[in-house]
Amino acid sequence: MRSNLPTDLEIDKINSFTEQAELCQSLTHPFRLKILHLLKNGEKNVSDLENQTKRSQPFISQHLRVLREKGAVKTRREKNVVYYSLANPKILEICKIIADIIKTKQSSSK
Amino acid sequence: MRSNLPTDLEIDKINSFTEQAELCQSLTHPFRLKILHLLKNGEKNVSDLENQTKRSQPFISQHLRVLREKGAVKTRREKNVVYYSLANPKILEICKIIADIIKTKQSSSK
DNA sequence: AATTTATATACGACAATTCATATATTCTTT
DNA sequence: AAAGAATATATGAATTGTCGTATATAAATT
Repeated sequence: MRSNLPTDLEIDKINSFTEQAELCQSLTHPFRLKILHLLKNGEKNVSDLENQTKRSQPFISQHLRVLREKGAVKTRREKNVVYYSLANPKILEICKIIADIIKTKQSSSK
Repeated sequence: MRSNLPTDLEIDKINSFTEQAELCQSLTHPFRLKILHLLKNGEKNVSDLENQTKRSQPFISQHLRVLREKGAVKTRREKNVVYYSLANPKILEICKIIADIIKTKQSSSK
């Protein structure tokens, strides 16, 4: 009979490293971090982001898609305007800690 | 004369989104998250990780390299053994929040 | 119905990542 | 000095990510 102890593979599944890694993927592009930064104070539509970042509309939409697919942002449609907002306030905490790590690294090596 | 207000590009530099994105890159692979998980309770050398994960030595070394290059872990050499440990305790906080986000997502969609 | 506005997707070239296999380096022991 | 142990790097094939350009969709307005 099979042991009750979970296998290594099952442990990995419980820890869901794969899903965690996917969420992290959304944070691996400077522009996507910038979008999250801009969403700190509430939802924005694509035109808002276009005005504030001066990047092309497809460029923005493509990165928004990654953020949504990986679960970092969510959307709300009103008429023909799509509003993007953070999917989870904890995303902000992550951004804060990451910024903090980089900041202290720089000030200590300065 | 030039304005004192920082340009958008300078704001991005101040926010160092590029460096933040690079740090995040280290967290985008399940196996690297697993390594960080294994380093929670203190430093480990490559053979330790080999025993605990059953993956090939080059596979492990390659991922350790990414973690080190992106600044997530640091190394200490003693004789011909290299010990890896978390570069910053805040890395653990990030892992914890990410795991938490995934966990609550799953339990709420259940 | 035609046009405009807001957003999304398709495509393709290019760059970057992953991972196995093979080999190199570095230190220790014999 | 030779062999062994621990770790790192090189190479290359396959996969994935990036981003500009062009096009599609969907709702609103004329």
